[in-house]
Amino acid sequence: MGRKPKNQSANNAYQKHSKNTQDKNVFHSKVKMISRLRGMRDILPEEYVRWDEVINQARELFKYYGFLETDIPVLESQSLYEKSTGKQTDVVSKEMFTFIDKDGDKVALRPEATPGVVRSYIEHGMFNRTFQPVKLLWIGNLFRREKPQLGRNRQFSQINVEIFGEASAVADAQLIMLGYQFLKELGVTTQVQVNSIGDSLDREEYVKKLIMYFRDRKIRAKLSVDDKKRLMKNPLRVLDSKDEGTQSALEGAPQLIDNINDEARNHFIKVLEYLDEFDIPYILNPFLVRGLDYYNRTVFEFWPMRGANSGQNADSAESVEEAISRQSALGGGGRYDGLVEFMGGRPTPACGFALGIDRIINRMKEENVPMSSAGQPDIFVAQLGEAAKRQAMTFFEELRKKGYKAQQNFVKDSLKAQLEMAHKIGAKLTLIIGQQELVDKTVIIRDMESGMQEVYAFSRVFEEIDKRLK
RNA sequence: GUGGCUAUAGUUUAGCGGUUAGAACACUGGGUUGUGGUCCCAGAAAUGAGGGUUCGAUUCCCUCUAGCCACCCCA
Repeated sequence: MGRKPKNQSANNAYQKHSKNTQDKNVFHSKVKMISRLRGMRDILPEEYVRWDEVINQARELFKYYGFLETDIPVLESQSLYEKSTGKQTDVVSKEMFTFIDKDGDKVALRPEATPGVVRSYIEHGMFNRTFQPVKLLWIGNLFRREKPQLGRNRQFSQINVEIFGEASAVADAQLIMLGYQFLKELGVTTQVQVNSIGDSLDREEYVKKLIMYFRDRKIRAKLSVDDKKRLMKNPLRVLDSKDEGTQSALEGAPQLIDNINDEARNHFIKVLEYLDEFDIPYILNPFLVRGLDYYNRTVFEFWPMRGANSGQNADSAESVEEAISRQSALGGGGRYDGLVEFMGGRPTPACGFALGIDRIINRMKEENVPMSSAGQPDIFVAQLGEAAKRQAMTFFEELRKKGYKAQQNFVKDSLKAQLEMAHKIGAKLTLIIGQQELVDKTVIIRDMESGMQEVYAFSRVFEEIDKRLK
């Protein structure tokens, strides 16, 4: 009785304090709150439902195709990434979280998974495993110290899929097919872009040709300032520049795909044949090169689909869409035949790709993909009174063991509150056990939609539930 | 890392040199007994932080922080 006014006055007292504090995040407190670091995100329970869905789907699909799940350390030697990903790449040179450990070791938070997986492959002699090729699945988070944006956090999650020890084009094609299929099954339609960047000698030759091409003053003049620099530093990256001038300058440029060796070309043709066979829609993008050092031959990316008619004339609405989707590739990968040997292992052909979980989920939200209701409980167990509560708890456990999806709130004693919760979680039935039911050895079954309820003998309850949930 | 835009309850937001800073959704309590949704009533809850300018700042200016957008790069 006297409780309410007491609370109020207490609240008022707190209120005065909180007026004096500058911290909006703290509820009635003077304590200064520590908030999350820049670019770091919390995943709240409602959203975690989607994460669960994506991750479960990945496990189901890739394991079915023979991929084995592994995990690797968050922290590795800095030199692992410098050597594999490439010291010159932005990922390694600008975006790594690095520090010197107490022993003086230079260590880094993983900005990428492939180097660690390759290291693990070599270190544990996986080329000797019974089942070859070795197909690995990895799901985890990575760290890149970038300026945050939507779909670009400093801690983010990926699904990585790698195949070691298979040189044939089936492997490349199967990966592309799996990535495409995975996204499609999640309700995200994507466009696959593919290209072949040949082998390293091809690229050396090609770069020379490209530089020759840009010797022409008129053509060179069209390049943006950035791209002129890029031409010196990392010429291949000029190819996928977004600058309009650069793109027009590239119109007559020699294409990488025309300058790769016959073996690489045949390999690529086979990849495309398989894709046709699998019925995977893809487009050839001769300018797709990717930014990590270790790729050779096949490279590919998964882009969210923008509008159905992509090849048609672009009006302004479309170009806005394009700009948005350009910013967020959902995944990408390719072949990296030289990496294992380069990292100190046996010569091992390999290929793989990564999918950005955060970006996939953003896309699912944008496309309004409905949340799965797989975990939704259909029974709520309500109780009234101490003795009935105990009975209800036992009963609830029995439901779990029998495989029903039930929910409860034994902490709330009012039936009103319990029914409210039953309604909110979308239960189809509420089972009510009170003092009277306890004595009679019965249970009330309430149909939440109609509001009708009937009493059943305890012995017949499960039978009745089965009937109603069917 | 460079450039731009933004910042009001948990969320979406209204407002503006002087207001009790308004609402919606969500939340809590109530509309007498052991019964949810709809409805009605009530309650709690906000100007990101720090400095200026001003009699007075949530409003104007600066700095910081964070988010978003573009670039860079990438998932």
